[in-house]
Formats: sequence, C-alpha cells, structure tokens
Amino acid sequence: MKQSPLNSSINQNDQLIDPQSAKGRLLSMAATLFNQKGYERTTVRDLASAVGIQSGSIFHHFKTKEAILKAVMEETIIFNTRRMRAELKNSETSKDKLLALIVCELESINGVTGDAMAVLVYEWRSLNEQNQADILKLRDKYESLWMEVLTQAKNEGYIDGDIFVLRRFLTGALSWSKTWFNNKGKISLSLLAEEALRLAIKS
Amino acid sequence: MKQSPLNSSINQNDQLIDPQSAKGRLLSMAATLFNQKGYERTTVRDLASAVGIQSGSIFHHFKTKEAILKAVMEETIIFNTRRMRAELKNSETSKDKLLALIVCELESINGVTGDAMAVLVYEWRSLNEQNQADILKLRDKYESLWMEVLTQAKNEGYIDGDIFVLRRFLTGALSWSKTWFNNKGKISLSLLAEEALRLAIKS
DNA sequence: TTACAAACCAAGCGCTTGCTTGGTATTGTT
DNA sequence: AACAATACCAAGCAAGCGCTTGGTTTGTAA
Repeated sequence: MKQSPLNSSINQNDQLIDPQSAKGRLLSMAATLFNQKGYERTTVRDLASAVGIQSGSIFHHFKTKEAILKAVMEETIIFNTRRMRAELKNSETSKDKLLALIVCELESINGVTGDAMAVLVYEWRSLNEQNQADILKLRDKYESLWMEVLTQAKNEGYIDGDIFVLRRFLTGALSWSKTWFNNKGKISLSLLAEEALRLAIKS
Repeated sequence: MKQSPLNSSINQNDQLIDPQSAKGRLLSMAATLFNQKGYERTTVRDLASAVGIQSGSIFHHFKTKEAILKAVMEETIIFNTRRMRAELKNSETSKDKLLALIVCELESINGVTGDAMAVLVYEWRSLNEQNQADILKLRDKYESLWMEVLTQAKNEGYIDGDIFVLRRFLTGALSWSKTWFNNKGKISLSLLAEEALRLAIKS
C-alpha cells in the first residue's frame, strides 16, 4: 500500500482526497448537487447516476450519505484554510492582509470550491451533533485567522466598530455573493473584494 | 360568509391570515419547524403533531406541503414590506430612511417573523419554478423600497461604492445575523443596526 | 499465473414520505 | 331545530428513500 486509506475521522494532518480518483469525483459531484438541490433533496441515486455508477456502490466509498456531506465540508474548509494561511504570508500591512482574506473567501465561495463552500455554510443543520462539533473545530481554526488580522487592523485604527460584529457581517455579505455574483459578469472578483474592503475600513 | 377564503394564489390586496386561527397557527409552527430543521427534514407528521392534529388533516388547510412553504414566505414578505413602507413615512433624511430600513430588516429577521424570514431566504430551492416566480414578484417590490433609498443616499453623497453591490452585501450581512445574534445578549438590535449603517455610509 | 483487494453491479428490504379516502365531530347561520 | 360548511380523524396506499447483501469485474503486484 502506498498510502493509508482516508476516512472522515478527525485528523490533524489531513491529506485531501485526490480529485481525480473515483472518491474525489464523487465528492466533487456531491458538492455540486448538494448546492444545486440541497442535501435532503439530493438522493444517493441522483449522485450515483451523476457519476455513472449504481446507487449501492456509493456505500463502498462512504458509510452513509451524511458521511459524504461531512467529507465535502471537511475537504473544502481544510483546503481554504491552507490557502488563506499561505496568502497571509505574502501580505505585509494589516490592510493588505484583510484584503487578502477577503479575496480568498470570495474565491473560495465563487471559484472551484464554491459549491462545497455553499454546502458548508447552508447545510449545517443536516449534520448530527457529533459531526457538527467536528466541523466546528475546523471552522474555529479558519475563523482565528480572520480574528487575528481584524484585531491588528483595529489596533492600528483602521476599524471603527466591533470586530466580532464586523466579521459576522462580512461572513454573511461574502457568502451571500454566491447567490448573485457572476465571475464572467461586469464586476470582477477583485473589484468586488475592494467594495467589500470598503465595508470594513473607513475612507 | 364574512370574508372570502384565502388561498395562495397571487393577490395584490392580500389579507394576512389570522394568526389565531387554526390555519394561522399551522403557518407559524411551520415557519418554526422549517427554520429549525429545514423544509425537507420537516415531515407533515412533525408539523401535524406540533399543532396537535393528525397528519392528514393538514391537507384540509393546504393542498400540498409546498403550498405551506409558499404561504409562509408570502405572509412574511407581505407583512414586512408593509412595515418598511410605514416606517419610511416616519423618516426624513435619506440617512434616517436607510437606518429605518436596516432596523426593519433586522427586526424582521430576529423578531417574531424571524423564522419565516429565514425560511424565505434559505429554503428558496424547495419551491418549484412557478412558485419561485410568484415569490420573486413580491421580493421585487420589497427590494425596490431599498433601491429607492439607496439611490437617494448615493445622489446625496453618503455612499461611495456601487449601490447594487452594497444592497447585496447588506442582504447577506443582515440575514446572516439570524445565525448568531441574540436579542437578549450584550448587543442590542438598535446598536447592531448602527454598526450595519456604518457598513453603508462613510465616516 | 496466481493472489488479493478495491471497485462496482443487480436486486431488493424495510421504512418513511406526501397525500388520499370515507367518514365523523364541531361550528355558525337561519 | 335544521342544515350546511368547516375542521378534523383513522387508516392506509403508492412511491421513493437510505442502505444491505452476495456476487462479479477490474487493477496491481509478486
């Protein structure tokens, strides 16, 4: 065996599943369908026929339907936390860092991981308590990156109001862009990011 | 008969259903459950037992389960559009009007109609095309109130960026407050509204 | 070639779902 | 009191659901 098999349990050094593999294509299609029709309205038969297998074969890769949902969420939050952490290293000032975070989040929502991110945000209720707790741990790491930068920006006088409230406003504002923003439309993503930055910092 | 029976068809002068009536209590409970567990996860049996009747009796009041969802959405958007229109008449300056709209929206999301508003925002996909189109007409009226005020504020120099983008940012930011804001917490709703106003207008 | 695990199929089980049906209380009007 | 409209119950149907089972094909490495 060249590599230990992946499962959905908590794992600090998670490897992401190869998107080319059968399991990876399944996850990617699941994210698409869960976002389009919602988790509950998507049947395992829908998902199976979308990837070209029988419905029962799904359960060779995942124990339950909910495990698929959880995996979609885990994959995307781990992937995007890494990306944010990497982008922060390329930024100097707190203003630059804030813009970098906004761009990252907008890209994660409207880019290739967009379906999975929307699922992460809007299908929360469909996880049982344990799984919610597991995902929450990952979200906490993600959010701590934001709060560090916002704290710095606040200390340097860039921000007026409460940074916790601000972060929550931004979470809602940016995630909502999934419902209306079009990458090929008039407004570019980086322009959108600048508009969003204007929400946060004064003049 | 003292009043024509209500149905879910499009109706310019919609009367809202009496919240005390059996149908009204059904709608109110439906909003609660749909928000708590999601529309798909809520069964007609759940809803029936929550209001203390048999599941089949639901269909005396509504033709289908989806008709309940649609009615919840219609009721809340009509109610809140009226409230916004009323509040706008009590405001003079465009800045006051904008704050009034923000307060209204925050109250509609976090107040008594909160469950129904969350359903309106997040359960969109569960309606078929025709019903989506019907609700969209009502939303258009609601949104036009916002755009009028934003246009005025922009013309008067209160707003920097694109008002369409700003409105969408606000939609996301305010609706997201449902997931974290607590009316009995440290931050009051009017304080939250002022923080939100800061997102929109400069210094 | 052999061996073995991973990937998948074909069939269907047990359960839940939205909704229907035929009938019975309850309410309001005259 | 009589009647009709409204509100509800008790039972269950047809369809769709997640998931299981036992067996077959495919890929990989010695």
